Amino acid sequence: MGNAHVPATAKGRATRERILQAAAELLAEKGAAGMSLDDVRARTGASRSQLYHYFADRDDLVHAVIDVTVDAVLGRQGELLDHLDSWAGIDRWFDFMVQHQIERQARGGCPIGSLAGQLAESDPGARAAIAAGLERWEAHLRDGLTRMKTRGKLRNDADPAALASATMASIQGGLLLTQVRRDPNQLRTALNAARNNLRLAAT
Amino acid sequence: MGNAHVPATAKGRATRERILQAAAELLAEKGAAGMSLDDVRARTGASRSQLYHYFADRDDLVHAVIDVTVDAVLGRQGELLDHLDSWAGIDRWFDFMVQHQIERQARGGCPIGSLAGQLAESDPGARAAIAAGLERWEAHLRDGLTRMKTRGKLRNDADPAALASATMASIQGGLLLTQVRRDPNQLRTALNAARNNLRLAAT
DNA sequence: CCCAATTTGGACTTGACAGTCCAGTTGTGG
DNA sequence: CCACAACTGGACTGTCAAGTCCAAATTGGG
Repeated sequence: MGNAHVPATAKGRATRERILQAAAELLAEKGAAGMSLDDVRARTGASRSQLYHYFADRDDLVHAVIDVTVDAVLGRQGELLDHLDSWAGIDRWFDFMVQHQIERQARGGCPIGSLAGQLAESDPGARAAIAAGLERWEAHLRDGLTRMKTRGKLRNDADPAALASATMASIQGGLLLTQVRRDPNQLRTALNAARNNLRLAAT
Repeated sequence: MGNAHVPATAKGRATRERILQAAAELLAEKGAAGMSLDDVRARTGASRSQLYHYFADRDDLVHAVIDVTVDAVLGRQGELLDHLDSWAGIDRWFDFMVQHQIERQARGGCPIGSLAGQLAESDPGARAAIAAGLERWEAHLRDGLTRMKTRGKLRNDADPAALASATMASIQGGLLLTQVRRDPNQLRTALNAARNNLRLAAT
């Protein structure tokens, strides 16, 4: 099993990007186990050699796709993540996620979270990558809450880290219920509860 | 593809049970995609014919296993589920789940919830079975909260259905974070927040 | 006890998929 | 413009898993 190569030419970079992009879509559509390398080949027109030139093996590709997926999620939420230091900013963030689920007709759940159940027990590397991705996400909220505490908007005994974790749990759980029940209100309800809990720490 | 047969003799019933039991273990250990029928055969000593005699195909077996898994979860939580009509009862339930994760070293997550991300998009029948299972679980809490409201322990404007849903979201999200981060405190934190939210509806 | 239904063993077919390999093509720095 | 590295096409192998099929064994009701 040859090692993965970093593309050296513009053409190579483009190929690698195309593969990653298609693999990310397929992973979201068909799940980790459902995505085959032949699927990726079909969607990109790439040959086997290309896949194995840029990625050591299937697992290597999956790990790379996880990172790309995290980037995509954080990118999509964009500026919203920089303003999680006010109640209004947090509400906008919550509303955005609910709206997103409505548009997607409650399909797919969280691109990161739903990989967790699929890979956490079978692929340690993937588990680590997912954990790292969730951490990057949660950090935005934790930092925002910390700033609020500094500005006296949160009580002195508030624990931004715990508040952020509990909120992430509500997000992930709400998305899971939304996905299983095909009902975006599940996320709305979960986020309302998360909001209530955050508010308890308000001054 | 021959249809599934209901066992007619004691021996047949025993075989079907053995298969279901082993398949349930394997599903929890290796995930939905990771479990092969050969794995089930190896663990039970059953032959191919036996599998296909009692189950129409792989999907049929998986659906049956989901039901069995839900029964196992509800069974394990046993009486606790009958006393979700007091703060103390709810706390005991929460504590039990956290303790269970500690004992399992934060591995495996929720046997039901982690199947959601694996099957919700690829197997509609499984999605329905999982939704039904979660509903059975949530119903215990919703019923308990409803009794509390009747007894005046919850405010008149409290919505037991929404409270139960939000709590389930915290449970599932807390378990997901616990699994990914290999840290049972994630569930503890999520459940503390869920408790705070429930308490807001107290009289 | 006997016969029909139930249950079981296991060979076989088919297809999918990961990964290897090498020859051929394309790009690029000197 | 050439030599070498980067890149690509695609045939090939090995493995594993799902599902089919039929004959043999077992069981239980009459």
